[in-house]
Amino acid sequence: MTDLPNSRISSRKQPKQARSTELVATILEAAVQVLAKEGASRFTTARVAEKAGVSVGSLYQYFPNKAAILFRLQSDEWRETTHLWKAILGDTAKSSLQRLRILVHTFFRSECDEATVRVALDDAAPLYRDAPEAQDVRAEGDRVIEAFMREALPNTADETRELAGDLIFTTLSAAGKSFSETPRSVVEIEDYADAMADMLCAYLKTLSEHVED
Amino acid sequence: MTDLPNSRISSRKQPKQARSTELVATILEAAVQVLAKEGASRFTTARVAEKAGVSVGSLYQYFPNKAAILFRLQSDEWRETTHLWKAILGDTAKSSLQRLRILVHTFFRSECDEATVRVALDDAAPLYRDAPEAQDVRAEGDRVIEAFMREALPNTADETRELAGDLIFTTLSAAGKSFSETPRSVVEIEDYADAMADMLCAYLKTLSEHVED
Amino acid sequence: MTDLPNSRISSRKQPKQARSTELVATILEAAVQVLAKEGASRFTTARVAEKAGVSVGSLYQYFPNKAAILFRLQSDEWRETTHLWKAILGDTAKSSLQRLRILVHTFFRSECDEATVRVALDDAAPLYRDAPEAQDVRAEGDRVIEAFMREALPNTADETRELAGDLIFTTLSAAGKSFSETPRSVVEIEDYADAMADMLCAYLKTLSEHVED
Amino acid sequence: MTDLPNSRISSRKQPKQARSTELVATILEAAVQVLAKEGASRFTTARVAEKAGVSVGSLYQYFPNKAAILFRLQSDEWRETTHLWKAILGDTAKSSLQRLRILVHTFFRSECDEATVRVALDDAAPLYRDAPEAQDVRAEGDRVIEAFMREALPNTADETRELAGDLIFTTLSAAGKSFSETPRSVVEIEDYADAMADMLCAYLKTLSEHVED
DNA sequence: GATGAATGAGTCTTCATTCAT
DNA sequence: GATGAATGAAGACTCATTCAT
Repeated sequence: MTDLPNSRISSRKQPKQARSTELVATILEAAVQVLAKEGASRFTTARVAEKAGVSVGSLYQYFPNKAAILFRLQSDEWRETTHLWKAILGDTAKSSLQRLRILVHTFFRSECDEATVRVALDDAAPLYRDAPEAQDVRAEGDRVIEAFMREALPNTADETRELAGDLIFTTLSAAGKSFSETPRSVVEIEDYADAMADMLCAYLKTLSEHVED
Repeated sequence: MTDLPNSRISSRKQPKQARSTELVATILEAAVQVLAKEGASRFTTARVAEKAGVSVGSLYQYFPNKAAILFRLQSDEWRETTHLWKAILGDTAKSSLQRLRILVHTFFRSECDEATVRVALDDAAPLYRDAPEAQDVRAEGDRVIEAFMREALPNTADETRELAGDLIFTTLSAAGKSFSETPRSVVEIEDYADAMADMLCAYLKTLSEHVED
Repeated sequence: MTDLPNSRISSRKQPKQARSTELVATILEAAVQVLAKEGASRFTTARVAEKAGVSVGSLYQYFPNKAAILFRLQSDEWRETTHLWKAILGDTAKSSLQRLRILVHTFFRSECDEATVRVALDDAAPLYRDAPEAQDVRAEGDRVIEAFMREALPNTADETRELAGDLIFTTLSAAGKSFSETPRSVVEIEDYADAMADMLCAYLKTLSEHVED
Repeated sequence: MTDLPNSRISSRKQPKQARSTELVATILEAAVQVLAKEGASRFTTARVAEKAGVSVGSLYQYFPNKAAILFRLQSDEWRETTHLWKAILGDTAKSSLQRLRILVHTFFRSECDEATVRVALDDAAPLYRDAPEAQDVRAEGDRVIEAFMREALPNTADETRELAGDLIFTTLSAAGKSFSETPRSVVEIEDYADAMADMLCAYLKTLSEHVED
């Protein structure tokens, strides 16, 4: 819960060489393990370094500070999520509602996967949350959402559509996070995801109908 | 982010005497101020004691450890929220949907009020989250929700209704928390709350219609 | 040579109780010993605390940071020096030149006393030099000097007198510091002080004569 | 403020090849920049190497350790100063007092030039001060001073003359260093140098008169 | 009951130097 | 000769909690 000194949070050096990339990966894997095993409060650079089989000094050669490791973990996850969302929401072979339903299910499943790490990472959020680099990652996600919404609600006013998109996906994220904080069985996940999909789809339908009036 | 040694987390004693109750209140107020002004990471017993004009020793007379203070803050807030929800959701003079809409608005407004403290308290969640006493507070909330749902969806299967209630209010809580993390203007709050109410109501309507089939 | 984070540098609490004053004294004595024995580069809070027979925590209860200890050492010395200068320069029973000569001797002797600590303290100057509190201590010294100069050169223009005072005493300080960096025998000290006094007195005489013109 | 392990401090090799000399120059220039920009406490081999566009390894090819770089910087400056003093004090076309006055002015001006670097270099003095090679550089300076003093005070006893020379030039150096620690305007510099020259000349005159007795 | 001084393990981060490539 | 990754000891500072007064 200790605040870190202000400074950049992104990687210290571009790992051009294979060795570097490898080491960064090793450190990140170790970080995940420490986070999962020890929790956010015991996530220390020393522990990560040890788990990675590296000296602290080396760790600091690749990350400017502890927050950077966490931020990297988080933004990697964001990127993956964005990628997934893009794939699912962009699948024009299916209807908007179908895609949304699939997304909800996939998202809830993935949130409950490795829930331990995710919760720990979330606990550590105060440490990396304020990184300015965060915006870049979010921007891409916003674009994906906007594209989907534009397709789903072609006749809706921009402003309304934007708000709706924000609402749906923020809700999905927030609820997913909250839901996965408790250990869940597969059935629970499916049921909950179904209900969530019902709700989001019902809302989307409402919007598309309204416009036609 | 330091974990506290395992131990009870609720108040050490029942403050029977006026003096005690007063002191506890003073400490809690100080705690809120420290949380708001310094943030979770700088929330220390020493700072709270100083702000409260009390010695650390006294503080430990009324709270077994730091987590207990935070937990108390949180559960007080939960209690208030529950009370509010109960009042709004139990107002049988209005339709279910009307009540839900009012609740959403009221909730979003209150979440954005004192957002600073709430965010800080949330950041500190790892410290008090695991308190077993937490369940008691939640139980009352669950009852309020169940009562409302039972009234709103009288013909729906128990299981479905329960899941829906969980979904709606968890979503509301999670989205409210997430939404209030960013500073918001009054208009933004109203617009977002409106959209959220639209969504929840649409879902509720879906459920009540489906049952008739 | 590590820079310290910005912050106050003066004592953390007013030692009102005897115990506190005592502890502060103990810490300062320990600090002097560490400085003398280990030098500026090995002057660490841990070492000071150990030498003082106190925990680091206690040390930080009385001094906000390492710099504060050093600053305190330095300003205590400044105060002593000022006191000494005031006594000598204010002794109106003697002529100005006599007083200046005595001062030079006394000052050089005292500078060579505990030269080790002084040099070490000087090496550590970058750590405490920028403390704003430093000015207060210097101000008193300036007043002592001005009073003396006013008496020694009553007919000299203010500006000239001030510059001369600055020159004489800055020179004395700087030369004394420089001289005492090398170990010196008593005879060396006396000879050098004599020469220095000759020089300063010659200059003072020049000034007083010039004015008569 | 970290002490370096005992070892030689002068350059590791005589750079016979052009490439070497060039590299050494590059490193020294980089060192000056780092010193000026970052200060003594942030003067690290890594930073110097980076600024010089050289690898740390290469840096250690030309300098045995960090202290050696600083020492080299300092001794280069000493050499320059000595050269300057020799030129000025050896200018037999002018009277001793004239030469001394010119020297004082020139010296103060140069001290205030690049004061930042000088102060930083001085802060780092503990790191290189004890280098035995320091004496060689000083010896030449002593010879220059002695020659001047012998000419200025031909009839003074050796011992007295030597002491006087030591006094005058040590004073000049020490006062110059002290004076330049504070930023100064051109006028301030000239006024102070004038006063200093007055003082030193007055002293010199005293000595030459005394001898005639 | 109240006080607040004392504790000391625990955290992040830096940096001179080496040495395998 | 050049490189720059790796090392790990060291240092400043914090803070929950206790306990003698």
